[in-house]
Order: sequence, then structure tokens, then C-alpha cells
Amino acid sequence: MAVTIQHIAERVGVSKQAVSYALNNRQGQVSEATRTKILAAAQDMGYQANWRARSFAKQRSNIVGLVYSRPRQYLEQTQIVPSLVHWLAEMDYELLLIPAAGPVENWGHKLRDGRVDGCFVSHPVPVGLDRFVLEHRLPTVLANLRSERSIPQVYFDDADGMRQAVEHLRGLGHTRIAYYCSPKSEGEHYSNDVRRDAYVAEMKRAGLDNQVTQIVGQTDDAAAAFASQPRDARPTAVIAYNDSDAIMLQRALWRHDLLIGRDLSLMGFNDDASRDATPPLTTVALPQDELARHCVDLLLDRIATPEAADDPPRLRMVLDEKLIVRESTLPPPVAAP
Amino acid sequence: MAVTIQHIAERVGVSKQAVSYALNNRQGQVSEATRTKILAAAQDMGYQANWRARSFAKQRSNIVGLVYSRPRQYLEQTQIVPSLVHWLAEMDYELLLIPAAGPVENWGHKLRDGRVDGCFVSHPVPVGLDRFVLEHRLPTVLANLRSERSIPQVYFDDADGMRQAVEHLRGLGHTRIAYYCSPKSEGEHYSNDVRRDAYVAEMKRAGLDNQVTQIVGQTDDAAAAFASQPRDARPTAVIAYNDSDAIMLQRALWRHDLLIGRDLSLMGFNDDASRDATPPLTTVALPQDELARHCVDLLLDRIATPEAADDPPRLRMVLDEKLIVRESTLPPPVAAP
DNA sequence: CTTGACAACTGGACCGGTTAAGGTAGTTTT
DNA sequence: AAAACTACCTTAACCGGTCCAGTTGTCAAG
Repeated sequence: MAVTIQHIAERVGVSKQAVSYALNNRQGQVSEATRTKILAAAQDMGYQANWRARSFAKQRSNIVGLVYSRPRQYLEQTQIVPSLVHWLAEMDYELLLIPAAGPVENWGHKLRDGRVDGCFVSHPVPVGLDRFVLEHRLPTVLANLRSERSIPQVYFDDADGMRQAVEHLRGLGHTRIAYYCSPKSEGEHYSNDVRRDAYVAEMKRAGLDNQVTQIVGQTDDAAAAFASQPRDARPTAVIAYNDSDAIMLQRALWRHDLLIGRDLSLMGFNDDASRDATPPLTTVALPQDELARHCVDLLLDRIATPEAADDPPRLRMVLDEKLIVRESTLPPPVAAP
Repeated sequence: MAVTIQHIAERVGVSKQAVSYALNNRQGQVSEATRTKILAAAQDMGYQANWRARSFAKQRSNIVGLVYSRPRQYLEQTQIVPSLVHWLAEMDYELLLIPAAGPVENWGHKLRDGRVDGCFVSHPVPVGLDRFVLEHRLPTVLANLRSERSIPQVYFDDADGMRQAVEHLRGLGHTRIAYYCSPKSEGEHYSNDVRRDAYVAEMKRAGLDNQVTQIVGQTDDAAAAFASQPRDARPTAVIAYNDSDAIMLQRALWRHDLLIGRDLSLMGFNDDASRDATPPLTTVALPQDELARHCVDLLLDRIATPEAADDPPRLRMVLDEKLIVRESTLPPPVAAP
């Protein structure tokens, strides 16, 4: 049997309320003398406040959830989780992982039964979740997601990231710059739309309209098609939708004896896998720690003032992306003599 | 105000206990007729059981923690988290992430205040945690860790994994096989001891005593030393402590124009980063999903029967490692003419 | 001497469920 | 027909805190 405030109260000779006040440092509710005695007794008896009882009484769990719908793959790809945990810990909150398999009706109860005070939602958004959280007025923040709905959201400036990417390659002397997105990413991420459009826009802005090349199809097919083009006609640089697509393309091209850093330049987005490639890939970083910090900030704010949900003061936050130049982007090879 | 069983009780005209029995499907406690009425009312009123109240009453949270002590790095490296979540979900449990910064006294209270029913501990073990969980009799499972203490643990058969690795390379014709472990891994992982010893033992068993080569030092230094050796004297294959070390070594060797798959063979352990390398790395996989499954099994068992802690029926589980041959290991290059 | 203010503490209600024990029919046993 | 049993429902206690509304005692002002 664990020690409760009642036990401490009996030992010190006060009521349990006095113990509660003392332990919670309530000013002006308990004298310094009694407080000292109570704290000493608590220490001595190895008292540990019962978290279940406290969260029941206070109607608050100090836990927030992370809703994600890729049980086996998602978490390994992202670095946001440890950052969320870190920033939450600063505010005495913790992170509960909530797998979202199937329609929201199957697991949505976990969001409204009190086990979490609010939640983050990451890509991809489970079907019906936006409606669900609005209907039940659940404090929610969309992490790295855009939505028309009135749900707080934090995401990155993909268009500007692409601008930096194209600018970087143009600065190296590239003109034949292609964009690649694997079918998988294409279907799943709508960031692709933003990046693709920005790519086209930037190329046009640079007067390279006729060089716009969108590589499509399965990685192996794309690489084969790429390799079959004559050397002086094919792109000298490829911007991939993300690091993962870049790395897959690198491997596929390698099978055709096309090496990154020798035969062509390649870059990705995210900075999650690019550092470990050989050569290390130039990439546009989406600082996950920044993302997490703002998500936590927004969510705890929403939890603290739920009434603000009707007229959210901060609905959308757009964060900067940052170019990281590594060794996979070099000036284009000069034409063979 | 949320709907409670009291509200349902009033509407149906029974006591709240009857509602509780009906909702919990207690046999022989409530008639089929009333149960139907109660369930209909609950459905109609949008009743959602209060998780805080229930866990308070039942003295059980149905949440387990994952203690980890690398706030920003650990989770990105491992794939065990999604697997733990998956297997826990099957048993109606959830995973809470518990960052363990500093000594156990700073955060250990989170383990004994009732927010979790038990916990997993992963590498590296926070100082004093083993003593702490034993002292407070907390259901605990060590994930991919070995310990002398009487704490349930699941880990892999590293010696056999190394046996498979050496056997694979020998089968390809290699005799000059080296072992590499970066200083970082060396200090942090004691799996290194097991693998290194097994490497030496296997080489001896194969009669290659005089070929035993342990590469040490920072990756760049190691690569430089490697490259400076004459081609017919240096190892033709390297087994790295893990995929991360292998990939770092690959990059460092690349700077000396030594390419994996062309100039030498390289393999790692873990199968966490090897698939994405170019060329894809041969590796010894430590199936994280299997690990997670057994960890969950053991922990829930311990939670269900805490009294078994004194004489644990299943204290240690050793799982098989599995060789995955990819394209980074080829027969040694034949001597140049 | 009375009154008011204030500090320090207590009584009681409450958060929303679970569980054991008790009661009341109706049915079966003897 | 009385006793025993069973099915079904209710009463009451409990989980361990928090918080509001008193109550008591002390001291200064009127």
C-alpha cells in the first residue's frame, strides 16, 4: 500500500487538506512551521503523489497524444517525436503515441475520453479526423500539415525552399534541372504539389521554361529512362521531392553506372536521410526541432484557453526551410572534348 | 459537460451501478432487457467512458512507458517504437514516452506515480534505474539489453550473428576480414564486446588467426590508415559494428576513392540504415518487430502477475539474428595482373 | 469591549467510475 | 406451505487527490 496524503496528515496531526496545500506550495494557506513538518514527513515516508488521483481530481492528464496512421513506418522516418518529447517535457507534459488504424470512429474515443488533454496530428491525416476534433472541441495542432479548416497548424514554406534549391543549382551553373517525385510520395504528400509548382515557377522565372523536366514513374523506370538519354541532353541536376526519393533514385542510377557527384548532381528535401548518404546529399532542411517547438507552444496554448478555439489568434505558422549544401551538388561536368 | 453513467442511469431509471454492469457486460448482473435499454441510451446520448475516472477506480492506467535517455537522437535510430505501439495496441495498451534526463531521482517518480503500469527500458540504461525498478517493484522489461539483475530482458544472439557474418564472407572467398567499431559505438554499446569477441573466435575457428584485424579510431583516421596499406595486404572485407558505423566508414573510404562493391566488401548489423545505402549493404538484421513482440509479452505478463517478480519464470529471452545479403559484399577482387 | 480583518486550518463535497455486500422479488425444492 | 435458491437490482464504500466554504484564533482598529 502506497503512502497517501491521509497517512501524512495523521502522522503530522493535521487534515489531509493541509497536506495538500503544503505539498502544492499554496501561499497563505499553511504556516511555514506546519509546511516544514509536513514536507519532512512526506520525505520521510517516501510519499509519492498519485498521478491517477490527481489527474482525476484536476480533470487534466498532462499528457498529449500524437496521432499517426502508419503503425510500422512513420516513426522511423521522422525526427519530430524526440523533439516533441523534449519541448513537452519543459512544460511538464508527456507524449502518448496513438496509432490511428482505420476510420476515426475506431479509435477517436481515445482522444475524447480524457487520457490526453490534446493532440498533434501528423501526416497523413486519418479520414474524418478534422471533423472529429472540431466537433468535440479537442485541442489539436496539425504538425507539418496544411488545412483549410480552423485547426491550428504549423508547416514549412515549401515554395521558398524550392526557390533556394533552384537558386543553388543555378548558381553552380546548372540549367538542365529536373524534378523527381516517386509515385508513392506523389500520392501521399501534398507538399509535392507545392514543391512541383514552385519548381516550375522558379525555372520560368530564371528563363528556363524549356528545361522544365518532371521525372515521373517508378524509380527504376525513371532511372532507366534517364540513362537512355544522350549525355548532353539529359538533366545535369535533379531535385528530388525528399531525401528518401533522392536516395532511391541514387541507387537506381548507380545500377546504370551513373554516380552522384561524378555524373550528375542530386539533392533532396527534409535532411532526414541525406547526411548518411555517400556522398552526403545537399538538401533543404525542414528543422524538426523548430516545428516541434511551435507545435507544442500552440497546443499548450490551446489547452490553457480552450475558449480561444472559436476565434484562434494564431491559426497558421509557416516556418522557414534551410538549404544545406553538401557534396552531392557540384558544377555540371564540362562537355567531353 | 460530458455524459456520465449517472446521466444514463437517471434517464433509464436505474442506478448508476446497473449502468456500469451493463456497459461492462457483466454476466448475470443485469437482465437482457435493461441492458438493451441502457446501451441504447448510452449510444443515443453519445456516452464516452471517462478514462481518468476508470483508471483511478481500477488502479490501472493501461499505459506503459518507454524510458530512453537520448532525447534528440535515440528514437530516430530505432524502429522498435512503432512495433511496440503496434503490439501494445493489440492488448489495449498504449505507449508513453518517458525521457530520462539525468539521474533516476529526477524523473523516476513518473514510473511509480501510477501514470504507467510498467515500462520498457532501452539502451543506454539510465544510471541507477535497475536498482530503482527493483526497489519499487515496478514491472520492467529491458529491450535489447543484457543485465545480471533479476529484470526480465530480451536481447539478440550477437555471437551467432557474427558467426553468420564471418561465414558469409568466407563463403565468398574472403580471408582478410576486418572488424570496425567507431569510438562512439565502442563506448556506448556493450554489444560491441560480444561481437568483437565472436569475430575473433570465428576467425580462429576458421584458421585465420593471423588475419584478425580490428580497425579502431575515428572513422576518418581509420579510413586513411586503411587506404595507405598496400592493396594486396589490406582487408578485402570489413564487418562494422552496426549499419551506422558501416555507412560512416563507407563515406570516409569514398574520400580515398575506395568504393564499396568495387574495391572492398562491407557489411553492418541492425538493418536500420543498410537498405538505403548505395549499394545496399549486406547486414545482420535484429528483427525489431520480434523484439517488440516479446518485450510486450513479457511486460504485460509481469503486470498481470506482479507476484511472479520474486521468481521470474521467463527472465531472459534470446532472439535470433538474421543475415541479409545485399550488394555490398562480393567475392574479393582478383589480384591485378 | 466590540468589531473587523486576516492567517491558518478543517469539513464536506466532488471528480466518475468499480466493487462487494445486501435486499427483494419470483421460482424451485422439500 | 415453508425453505432455499436464483436472477436482478440497489445501497454504500472506495480509489486519492482538489477546492470551496466555513470555522477558529489572533491581533489591530474603532
